[in-house]
Order: sequence, then C-alpha cells, then structure tokens
Amino acid sequence: MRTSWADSVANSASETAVSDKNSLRRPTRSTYVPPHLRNRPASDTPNLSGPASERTSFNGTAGGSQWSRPSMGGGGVTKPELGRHNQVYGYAGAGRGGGGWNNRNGGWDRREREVNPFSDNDEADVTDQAFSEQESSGINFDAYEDIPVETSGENVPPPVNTFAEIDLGELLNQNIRRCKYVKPTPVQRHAIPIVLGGRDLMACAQTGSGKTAAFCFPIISGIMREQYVQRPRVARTAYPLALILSPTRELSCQIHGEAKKFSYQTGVKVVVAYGGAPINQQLRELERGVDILVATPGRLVDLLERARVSLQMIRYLALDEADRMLDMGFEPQIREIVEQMDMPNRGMRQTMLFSATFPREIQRLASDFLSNYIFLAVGRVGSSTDLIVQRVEFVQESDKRSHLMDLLHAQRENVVHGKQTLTLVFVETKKGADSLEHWLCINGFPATTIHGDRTQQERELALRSFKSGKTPILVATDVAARGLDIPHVAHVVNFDLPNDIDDYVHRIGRTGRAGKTGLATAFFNEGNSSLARPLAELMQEASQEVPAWLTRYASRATYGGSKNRRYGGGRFGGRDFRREGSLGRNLDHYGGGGGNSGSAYGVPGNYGGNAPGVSSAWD
DNA sequence: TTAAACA
Repeated sequence: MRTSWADSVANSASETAVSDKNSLRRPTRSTYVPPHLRNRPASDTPNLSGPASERTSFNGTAGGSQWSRPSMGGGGVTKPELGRHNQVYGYAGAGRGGGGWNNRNGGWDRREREVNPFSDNDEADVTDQAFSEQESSGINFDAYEDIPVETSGENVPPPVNTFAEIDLGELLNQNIRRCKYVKPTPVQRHAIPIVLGGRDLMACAQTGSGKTAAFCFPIISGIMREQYVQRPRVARTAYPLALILSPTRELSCQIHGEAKKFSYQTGVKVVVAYGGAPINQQLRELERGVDILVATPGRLVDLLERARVSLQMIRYLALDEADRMLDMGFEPQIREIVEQMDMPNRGMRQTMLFSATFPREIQRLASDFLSNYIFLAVGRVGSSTDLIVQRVEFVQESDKRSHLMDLLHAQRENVVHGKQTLTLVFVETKKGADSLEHWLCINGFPATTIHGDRTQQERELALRSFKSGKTPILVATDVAARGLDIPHVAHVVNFDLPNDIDDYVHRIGRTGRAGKTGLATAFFNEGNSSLARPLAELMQEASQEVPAWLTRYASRATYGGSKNRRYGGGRFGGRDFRREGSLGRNLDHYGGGGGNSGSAYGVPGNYGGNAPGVSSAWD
C-alpha cells in the first residue's frame, strides 16, 4: 500500500518530534528475524544446523592461505567454497535471542583490526563544538519535508518512512545509528526498497541528499545476506561483488569513506582504486579481499587489463554522477567496463544510476545498462524553500577579478563561529584556475586551487586546506563541480559560467548542502548568451529574482537543439524519458517549464495506460 | 574547445 505524500510528511514530522525532544529514548527495535524463519512456531528449530556447523568447522581454517588451498572438487562432503578470507555472511546467530546478521565468526576477527571510522571525526577540523553539536545529523530534515518525489516503472515498491521498517540487518542499523541518521531522506525512502526489491534504478537526486547511503545500504545489506559467496580463486585476482564508479578521484575517495562507515564491523570489505596515487597500495588492499570496489574508470580499466580485478562476480553496479559518466568523454570507457569485460549482463546484476541531472540522451544511453528499471526523481533540495539564493551579475571579462574582490571583501565580514566562511570559485580552465589563485593570494586572499593538472597530492591537500578553513577560498575547475560534499560552503561563485546548464546545477549544489542555506553568484556576459535562456528558466522555477537584462538575453538567444533544454522544469533534475516517448509530442510544452511543472507532475492517472505502476507521491 | 580519467 502506498502512503500519500501528506501522510509521510505527517508521519515523519511526528517522528522528528519524538526523537528530537527525547533523545534519551532509544528507538524501539524489534529483534530481527530472517525471512526464511518468519511465520514459524517458536518451537521450530532453525534450519541452520547443516550449513552452520560446516561453517563453524570451516572457520577453523581461517587465515590459511586462500591461494594455495585446492578447491574441494569431488570430495564426499561438499563443503561450500567460501569466499576469500572465509567471509561468512548470513544468519549464523539467528537461533539465539539476539538474532540477526551474524557474520565473520572466523578464527581471527577482522573487527579487531578494523579502524573505527567513527572515531576520527572529520568534522572536527571544520567546525567548533557548538556548530557540530547542532548539526550532528548533518542533514536539515525540515528542508526535506515538502520535496516532491516521482517514480515510474512497473510495480514500484512502496517507500518506507523509517529505517526500522527496512530489513537492513542489525549490524548495518548500528552503523546508521553511529552516523546519527535519524530517519531516511526522501531518496533513501524510495531507493532503498527499490534496490532491496531487486530492481534496477535510475535516480535523479542531488548529492548531499543522502544519495550515497541510498545505494550503499542495500548493497551492504545484500552482500551480508549472501550466505556463501563462491568466488573463483585465481591468484592475485580480486572478485568484488559490487562496483561503484564515479567520475573524479576525490568523489571516489568520499564514497569510499562513507561506505567504510556504513560497513563497519559488518565484514563487508570496501576498497577504493583511483589514479594519481601509487597503485601498489591499492593492489595490496585488493589482495586482502574486496566486496565493494569504489573506483574511477581509468584506474579500473588498468586493473582489469592487469587481471588484478575481475568483474565476473559483480552483483551490484552503481554509477554515481551517471550523466557525467555517460557523456562524451567517459562513455566509451564506461561501455568498455560494463559491456566488454567479464561483468554479468544486465538482468544478471543489479544496476543503479544516480545523478542530480539526467538529460534525455543520457537516459537513452543508460537504458542499455538497465533492465526493467524504475525511474525515481526526487525534487531538488530547496526547490520550494529556496535554500540556495541565486544571483546573476553582468560582469565583463576584464572586470571579473575586481568584481570578485568586492564579493570577497563583503564575505570577509561574514564570520561564523570565529571562522571565515568558505567560498568556492568555479572557473573554466585549469590555467585560469592557477592564475586566479595566484592573483588572489598576492592580493591578500588565502586561496588554493584544485584541477586536473595538479598532482593528486596537491589536489587532496587543497581540498583539506579548504575544508579546514586554512584557505577559505578554493578556485576550482569542474573537477569539483559534482558530488563533493564540502560542509559549510557559504558561497559558490561562477566566475566563468559553464556551457551546460546541468553543470551549473551541479556547481551551485556545492552550497546549500544537506538542507542548509547557501548563496550562488554568477558572472554573466555576452560569452554566456547560450546559457541565458536555460539559466533564466531555472532561476524562475526556483523562485529566484531574474534580472531584466537576463530575460532580454534569454528572449534574444536562439534556442536550438536539445542541449541546454530542461525536461519537466526545475523541480526535478529530469523526467523519465520512457514517458516522453509514450506521450509523444504532447510533451513539448514541458520543455518550456515556466513554473507549472508541479501540476504537470502531480496529476496522477494521466499516464495510466502508458506506464502501469506509476505512483505519484503527491497523491 | 574545456574538463575528467592510467603509467
């Protein structure tokens, strides 16, 4: 049964009230009962004796060389071949009171070695106590309450309202509590049941809306459920069960960090591989076993060619920032990885694509990777509350620097909790980034820069220095436009506007993160004419003040081609292109957007004949 | 044409 949007808002509002007001009260958590044991009389002996005992005996050999042990070919007792390191996932403890997702009860316990990812509080370098206290959950849920959500596809699993009602497993639930996640964000409420239900997913959701958890939770949970993961034992080749690809190294690092937290003490191993860093350490990590591999495409291809990684055991494939991953620069590589290597075909694996924006062409490409998928669109954070204030100023190329200086001077007054607020300045080129950084520094503004011509060390140092407030100005190319979660960026300046409106959306998304407010200023001049119309539309849809001169530019600008054309207005990053096909030309009026997109989306039943199972959260 | 992604 589907809950209505109003209901879910009411429900979650009441939950917040309870959990916020009385933090001492622990959430009631029922003892987990695995699916195959449910609805049985209490006397029924758990049907675990066979495998469990084998598991126990088998575990004694844990730590032995997994390479040299011959496979148990024709032996009388067919013992399950366990994965590397004898990873045992399953319900070994289900018979006991505590019940649940026991795992890795091996002779040696990795938990002792596993670094506690929750102890090194990476927020600490960013904020003082008062700040982080208040923001411990990291997400301002009030800002999420009225976000519209739309799903389409066949038999869409209904959303959930709490983590408790999802079968994620107790170990993962513990980590969710450690992360101080009180309740799922909209994208999590919808995406997690979809993925747990075994479905493929194309999801439009802004990063910072809890997207990483939305695909990590079901992956980790699913891997924990795999009782016996039989992986080939080929010396020095790693067989991950899940692959998460992202377009930049920093984003891969970030996802890896998150995934480590979520998988802490679950026995699920997460490894990251990206370029610009020595490969040897990554190889060692891989040899120690990997369940979830987070990678950038280039390094992954390298690893595949060296046969140090095989994709033949992949059950889950997630593409983060999928629209970037499938654009001109990346598509061939992604296609090679997904289609030319040894990865199981679509339908034999679960594929999840996430991005804040999903142009139609990209959706068409992406559908090659998907099987009977569900399309999920979560409205932009702040689409109604306007968490990001957008400004456009007409600035000639030659005036940009002094104009930026003015902004930065004003920003200087803006001190929160004794710290200078952070400003992220986007430029078009790598050279431009360097020269602007240099100019800022000699003019007394501590700045650093991140772009693809810098070494990985320099890039990571720049990011740390910015996050810590040591250099509160970061000049960046589009390498920093997507996905990076930098808390407390108060101001995004589009010193050079991008050519593509989607890039603009991603860039300004670096502020107003997790439901907080932010400011985005763009420098516009004749060179950006092609962006005038989509920009004006976007701003109007976001209830921003559109300067009259921009409107004039917009009406003057030729509006050719599908590039820079938005679908379904600004509340979502895209709409299901399968529907557009079925609706034919009628849909053209959506392209213009113009504020009535809400009603266009919200009317249920419009698509009944064409898209069975369509459910609107606005019902 | 930019940018990103392996040595």
